[in-house]
Amino acid sequence: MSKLQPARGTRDIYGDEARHMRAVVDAFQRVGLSYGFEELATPIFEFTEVYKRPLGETSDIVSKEMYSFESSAREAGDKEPEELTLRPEFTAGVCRAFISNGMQQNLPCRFMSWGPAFRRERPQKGRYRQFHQINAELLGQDSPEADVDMIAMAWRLLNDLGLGDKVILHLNSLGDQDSRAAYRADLVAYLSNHKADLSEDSLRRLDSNPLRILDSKDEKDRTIVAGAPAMSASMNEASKQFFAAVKAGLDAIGVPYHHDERLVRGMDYYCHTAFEFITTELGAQGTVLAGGRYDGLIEQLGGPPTPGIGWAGGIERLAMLSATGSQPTPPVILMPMGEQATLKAFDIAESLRSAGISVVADRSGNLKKRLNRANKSGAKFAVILGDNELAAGQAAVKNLEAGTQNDVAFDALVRAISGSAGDAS
RNA sequence: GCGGGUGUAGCUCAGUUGGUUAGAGCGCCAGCUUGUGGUGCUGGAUGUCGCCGGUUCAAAUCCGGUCACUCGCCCCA
Repeated sequence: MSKLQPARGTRDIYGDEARHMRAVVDAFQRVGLSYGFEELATPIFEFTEVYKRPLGETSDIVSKEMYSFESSAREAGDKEPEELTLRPEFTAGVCRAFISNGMQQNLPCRFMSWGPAFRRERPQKGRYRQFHQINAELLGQDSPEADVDMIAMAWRLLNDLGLGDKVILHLNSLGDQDSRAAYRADLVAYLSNHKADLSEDSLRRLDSNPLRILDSKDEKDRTIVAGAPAMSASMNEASKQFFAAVKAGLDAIGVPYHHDERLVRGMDYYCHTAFEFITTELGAQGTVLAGGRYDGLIEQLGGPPTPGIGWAGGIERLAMLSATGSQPTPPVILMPMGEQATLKAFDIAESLRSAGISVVADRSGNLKKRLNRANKSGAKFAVILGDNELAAGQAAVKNLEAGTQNDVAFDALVRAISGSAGDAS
C-alpha cells in the first residue's frame, strides 16, 4: 500500500454521491414518518452473539463476512474482554433493542433506522464492505395487513425516488413454521435423488440451506429445480389464506407484484411473506430493497414471542438508481477589501445568515480572482465591500448571472438578496 | 473465496514491432485587463506510467508477484 488509499471495499463519499445518498435517507425519513415510524438508532457494534444466534453459525455472513473483534479489556478498564461485531445488518440489533428496553409493553412498535453496515465480501459495483442501509421494522403485528403496510411503505418510497418503473416487486410466501418445515423436508427428499447432478455449491447448501438451491443460477441446478415440488403445494390452509390476504391488500392499493416461487429466505425464523424489489439496471446487485416476516426471531433471541416484519434497502444502490438530489443553492460570496471591510463583513455575513441566506467570505486575492472563483462556484451574488462602499454605508451587490451591480445600504442587504434569490434556482 | 477485464497528469483518454526528454483535450496557474467574473488570445506547470521484482544495451510497452477497481460466480441491500 504505497498510495494512501481507503481500505478495500470502503470509500469516501462526497459530491453528487453524497447528495444522492442524502436524498434517499431524507425520502425514507419522510415516508417513514407518514407511516407512523419512529427513529431507533442502535449501536454500530453489538456483542457478537446478537448476530451469531439469529443468523446461524453456518451462514455465510457469520462464518466469513463479519468484522468481529475482541475489546482489549485492560486498557478500556473493563473486567473482561468482550466479543464484539460491527453490525452486518440491522434487524438483529433492532430486535435486541426491543428486548433490552422492554418494549413489548407498547406494541406495536414501528422503527426506522439508517446508517452503515459492514460485511467482508468481495467488493463489486453496488457492493461494498462498508455500505449503508435504510431499515424499517414493524413488531407486534401478526396479521397479513401488516405485511401490506410494510410493502406499501417501501413502494411509496421507491416511487418518491422515481424508481416505480425501474423496479419489480418479487413476492413469495414461505408459509408458517409447519408449512415451511414440511416443504423443506419435501425439497430435501427430492433433491437428494439428484445429488449426482447438483452443482458443488448446491450440494453444500443441501444441508445448510436447501431452500437457497431454488434460486441457483447454475443451469443444471435449474433443470432439476424445475421439477421440484412447488412450495405452494405443501402449504396448509392458514398459510394460503395469509398469502391471499397479502396479495388482496396489494391489489387494493395497486402495488404491482410478481409471484416468484423461487424467492426464499434461508433462516428458519423467516415465515410467510418474503419480498424483494429488483432492478435489472445494476447487474448482479439488482436487489435494491428486500424484507420479510420473521415471527420466530425475537423469541430466538431470548425475548417474549413477538411477530415481526421488516425490510432493508441499500442506500448506495437506491442512490445509483435514482441519482436525484437537489443541488444546494450556492452561498452568497462576500468580498471584503481591506481590514475595516473584513471586520464589517463578519457583521454583514451574520445578519444575512440570520435571514436564512448562506454566506461565504472570500478574503484572499484581488477582486478579479475572487470574482472568478465566485463565478465558478455558481454563486448568484457577490457582495463587494471596499473602502468606498464602507464610507458610504453600502455594499456593492453584484448579480453574477445578470452581470448587474448595485450599491445597497447595509440594512437593505437582506431584502436585496433574498428578494431576488428566490427565483434564482 | 473462485474466474475474466482494467490501472498513463486533478478528470477523460492516446502512446507504433521494447528505442532519446511520455502526449492530447478538459481543468488548473499566469499575462493581455493594478477594484470587476464568464467568451477570446498568449504563455506555463503537470506524472513514482498503481506498487515490487525480473528479462534486456534499453521497459509505460515483455514476464512474475502484489494492491485497487471492475464484470460474472458466491452472497446479499
